[in-house]
Amino acid sequence: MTHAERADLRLTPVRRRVLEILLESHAAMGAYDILARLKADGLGDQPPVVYRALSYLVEHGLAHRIERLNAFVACARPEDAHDPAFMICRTCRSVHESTVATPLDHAARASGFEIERTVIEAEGLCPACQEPAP
Amino acid sequence: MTHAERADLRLTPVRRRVLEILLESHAAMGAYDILARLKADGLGDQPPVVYRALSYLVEHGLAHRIERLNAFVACARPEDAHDPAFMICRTCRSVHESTVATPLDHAARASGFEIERTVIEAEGLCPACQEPAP
DNA sequence: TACGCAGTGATATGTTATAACACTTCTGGG
DNA sequence: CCCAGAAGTGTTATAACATATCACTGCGTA
Repeated sequence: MTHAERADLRLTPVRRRVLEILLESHAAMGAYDILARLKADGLGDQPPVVYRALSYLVEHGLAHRIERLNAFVACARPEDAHDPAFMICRTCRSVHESTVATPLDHAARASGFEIERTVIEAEGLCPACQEPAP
Repeated sequence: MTHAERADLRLTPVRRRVLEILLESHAAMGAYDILARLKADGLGDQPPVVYRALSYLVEHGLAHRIERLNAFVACARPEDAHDPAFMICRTCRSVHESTVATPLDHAARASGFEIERTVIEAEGLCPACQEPAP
């Protein structure tokens, strides 16, 4: 069963539209960029509207927050729970999602730290942006 | 040679004081928290003062930025260049610095992405904060 | 002296995020 | 049907984080 099919998933108009906007963009979008789109659709024009929708989508695995950019992307594989890792192009803000074993397990066990979540974000240049600048 | 001994390291009063403040805190501090301390010392009271100092310290490996918290910590091992990884306590904001091989090399090579920097930040509970809440 | 550079001071503004409260809508139980 | 509680939304205000820009200073050096 995919996340989107779960009976307890309440995809209200605002949440659905935010998810669509993210899916259309193929890159990380800031909350206020999304809000501008939402406003154009008459679906809300104040920050809490978009932040609430984004929180919901992130909690339910349909979107991810990119800490490095203070921005959001649609999840590339909503069908399974996973610990995502990202490669972020610093030029075009495109985001490639990948999966990786959490690399801090050993250090955490050694120190008694209890890990709940791990953020892994690589920054660099995507293939398209490696062209020599004119 | 440690970073602090490098001849080209210009540790001006503002920069030195910011570093001291970070070293005293043992936890991540927001730029405006640091700025408040700086102001109390008569060393500057506008945001650019502290952001400039922090940029310098981060560039020169004496401090790190914690993306997850939009905050900063002193580097635990300024003696060598390294790709840091962090374990961040969500309760007390304490930060434990560790080192880890960048886990996305394989995926990056496979896709042609050129990684310049990798952020690894685990969030959870430090040993002290795992006590049962009263 | 004149110049350039790094650092600093100061003002203003841009960007991201949340607190707080009122109101509505949905849902299940009597 | 009616109610109560939970979930969602609308709205205002503000907190928190970050940068652009320009002026000025001190210092080393050509």
